[in-house]
Amino acid sequence: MKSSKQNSHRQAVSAVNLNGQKPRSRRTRDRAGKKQALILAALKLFASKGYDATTTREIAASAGCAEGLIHRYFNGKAGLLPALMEYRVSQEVADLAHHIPPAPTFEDEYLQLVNWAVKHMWEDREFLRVAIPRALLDPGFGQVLRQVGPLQRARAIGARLKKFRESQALAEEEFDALVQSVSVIGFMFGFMRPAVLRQDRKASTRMAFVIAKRLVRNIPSVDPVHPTARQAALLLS
Amino acid sequence: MKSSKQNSHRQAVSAVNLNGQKPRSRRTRDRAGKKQALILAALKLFASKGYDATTTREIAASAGCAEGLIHRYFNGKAGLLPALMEYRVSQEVADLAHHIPPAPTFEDEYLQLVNWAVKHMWEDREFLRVAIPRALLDPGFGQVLRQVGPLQRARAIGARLKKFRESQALAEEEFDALVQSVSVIGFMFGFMRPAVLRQDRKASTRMAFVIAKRLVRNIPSVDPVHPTARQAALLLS
Amino acid sequence: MKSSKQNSHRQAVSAVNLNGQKPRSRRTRDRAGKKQALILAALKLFASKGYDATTTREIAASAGCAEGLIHRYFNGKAGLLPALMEYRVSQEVADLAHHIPPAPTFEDEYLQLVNWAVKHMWEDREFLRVAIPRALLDPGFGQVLRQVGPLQRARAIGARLKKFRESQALAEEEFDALVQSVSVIGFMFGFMRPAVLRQDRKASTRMAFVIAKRLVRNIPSVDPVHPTARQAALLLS
Amino acid sequence: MKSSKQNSHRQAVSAVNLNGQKPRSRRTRDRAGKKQALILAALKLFASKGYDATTTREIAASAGCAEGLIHRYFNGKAGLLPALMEYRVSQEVADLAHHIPPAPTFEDEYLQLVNWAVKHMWEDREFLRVAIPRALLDPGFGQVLRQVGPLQRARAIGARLKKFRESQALAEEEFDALVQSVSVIGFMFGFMRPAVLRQDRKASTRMAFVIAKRLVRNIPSVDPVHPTARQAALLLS
DNA sequence: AATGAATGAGGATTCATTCAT
DNA sequence: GATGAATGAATCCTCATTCAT
Repeated sequence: MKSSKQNSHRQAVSAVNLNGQKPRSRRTRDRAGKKQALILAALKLFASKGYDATTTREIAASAGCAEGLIHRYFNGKAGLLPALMEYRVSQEVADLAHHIPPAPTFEDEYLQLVNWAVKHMWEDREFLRVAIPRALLDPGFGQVLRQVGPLQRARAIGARLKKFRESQALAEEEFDALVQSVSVIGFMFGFMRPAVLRQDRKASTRMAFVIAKRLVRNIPSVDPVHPTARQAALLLS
Repeated sequence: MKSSKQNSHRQAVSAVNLNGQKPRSRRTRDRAGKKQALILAALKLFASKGYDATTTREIAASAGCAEGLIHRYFNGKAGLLPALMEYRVSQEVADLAHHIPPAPTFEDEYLQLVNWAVKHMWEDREFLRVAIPRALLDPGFGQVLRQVGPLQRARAIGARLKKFRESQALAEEEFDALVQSVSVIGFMFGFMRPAVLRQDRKASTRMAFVIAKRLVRNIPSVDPVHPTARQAALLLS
Repeated sequence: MKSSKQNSHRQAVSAVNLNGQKPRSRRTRDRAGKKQALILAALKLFASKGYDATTTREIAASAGCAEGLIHRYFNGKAGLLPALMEYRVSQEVADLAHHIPPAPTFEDEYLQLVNWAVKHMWEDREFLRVAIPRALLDPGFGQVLRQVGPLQRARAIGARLKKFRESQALAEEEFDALVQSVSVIGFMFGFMRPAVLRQDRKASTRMAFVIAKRLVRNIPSVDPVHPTARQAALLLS
Repeated sequence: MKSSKQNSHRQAVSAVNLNGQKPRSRRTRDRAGKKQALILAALKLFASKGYDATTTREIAASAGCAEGLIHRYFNGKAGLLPALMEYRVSQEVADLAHHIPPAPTFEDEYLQLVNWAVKHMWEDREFLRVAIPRALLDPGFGQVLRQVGPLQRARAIGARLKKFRESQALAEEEFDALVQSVSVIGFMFGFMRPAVLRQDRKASTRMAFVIAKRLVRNIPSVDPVHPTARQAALLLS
């Protein structure tokens, strides 16, 4: 009768792990908790070793649950990536609004936004380490990433800066460029240079500030169309 | 491309060599040619599918030679990455010096350098697609990348801008920041936004220019003759 | 640089297998030989343990070659089944024609064909053990099996029996039925009863003969000389 | 060949129980009902996809109850097979006796038994689809199958035919062979050909009849030991 | 030297079984 | 008792690497 290949299966596992660290009441029913544990474990491992070099076994071990759950919950290893995105997005919500009180002047507001962006990108480096290689491989992922990253952030930043009267003195194009520059500076000096090119973080942060300073210098507060902006427009055409 | 026909083909070729035609250079040309073919094939495939998803078989097929050569010449798949780097560096040499004639003013020089950087990063996107994920995984690779990328470029750009007297009016820190900004803008608007986030390239290029323009505006000149700089300096004080 | 997950790979295997049985000059280039070894190993294992319970590792081990070859040569485990079919068909060729000399009378010919069929099915039991479960699962396979099995055999048997004048005395339907009965008896008493239901083979063979005898008894002959046929015909009317 | 794990999914079973039947025996009815539902679901699924390709989850879903019950009631997936057998046997009981009224002559009785066997095998095809592959793998199963199938049937058929005086004119061996031939013909033309080899069922049934007709032709009713049978015995020895 | 057939370690995934609820 | 979430052993397959030709 026997198919001979029948699973013989586990026979009582010692309740205590070898390092005695995780008591883990083997077999608990905590779907949400395990999902999150898997996501966090995946994020950490993908970020440090790369997606391909990370095995599902490692993820499960690191999350303290069974390998099979990755497949049950996320439809396999690949499903962890979208889940990672969603998780990140859900965390991001209103980060900016809550943490940064408005500044009195346009320049101050801009500078503190840049500062926040640089810090934020650094703090988000694990996610970026995972997301960027994915975006490089998958055009669709790139577009989604843009939606939830730069675009969403640009909206928030734009809203913060719009309130100042200087913003009316800027051509729309210039205003947009300034808004974008916040993310650009944040990404380059908060992530690329310190996290990818392994440059000194303090120096990067400082350089970000110097550049930001130059960018918001001399914004006229009255003249709605600045002659220099004009000139630039002409040159470009 | 196909391998099956190779044997007969090879024999035919060697037959031609019999009539006294530099049999020595033949060897080297073949070897060097195949190495290059492998590197180019690897670059293209790594860039489009990613390093891990590319098989050595594909690379060999695309290069039109045997899989074993990857191991003989580069010590395995992993060895293609440093080879790729070296190859790219050898191509990069003096690109800037040769292609960009000096501009008359600081501002023009800066703007044309930014313009060149944006274009250059876009043209180099295949290499970047391969290099960045590697740099994310391997700290050593990140540092090497920085040496041959931003650092080398910064030296060249710094040399170009140093000649103008405006550079003396800038604090060293500010001068450095401006130099770095060329690469930063080039990378973000020439590569990240169009190639990774799939944003419109023309719009990106334009925004790069707007930002660059703002950055070099109102550089205080040591020369009092320069009216605009003057004016700016006054306004600032 | 290392992807850490790189294959570390074999490091010298002892030239002598544990049981010292197969010296096997590790790594030989014998495509045809290995293909056949794999097919034979698969046939044996599928027949004894069933398709699903047989692992590709077992097959490779039994064939004395690498697991990967199953995938290279047959596109995976599933591909072994069609290969098995083809192999069997190529062996079957003209078995009947070569091995069975024609008999003098219709009855003798029929009986010796039945005898051959019973023996043949028994000898072919390994293949049938594999093929029948497949035909039960896959309608397409069932039809192909019919082509290469009963249909082909029926043609050969029909040709053998047609030569006798008794065949003209039989309605076409009856002739066909007799032809089919050869395979039917062969299958049931050569395979099903001894190999599946584990009944005594000698008894099965004997019963096959008794039944066959009854089936060809009293075939009306067009030739009035045949006394027994005559008598039978009279009795029947 | 693919297992094609399609989502079959439950569609609310046991809606029938709603028509107010003995609410007291609820417990027992539920248990017995679920056992039967599981057996029927397993039979259907095993028959259509094969034992191995059917998952316990599918069975439970199709039966409308929990996966765990398969283990509680049947000791796992493998336990469903014997349960299937028992269930089938309990259904089979006296099928023959009840449904087939006795015929007036030996020939008629034989022919109607053959006819019944052909029909019966076809109706029982789901069970046979499951049982035969099992018998091929497991010798013990083959023997049990023979007990509950051919052997039991042979007894009933033998009893039916024994009553006619022709049966005394036949050698025991011949009588046995005729009895067996009923099952043989039934199996081949009621199951193998239409259900496995996918041949036309009507044509198969007709051919069964033609063969059966030939087999019962000219049974002498007086002579206790037929000379031809004698001859056969000699030939075989 | 070059080739590509052969190798086999390693990984994602499936699914019978267990057991907390 | 019943349920189905959780478990992890076992398997097919891929593909970098080796090495006979």
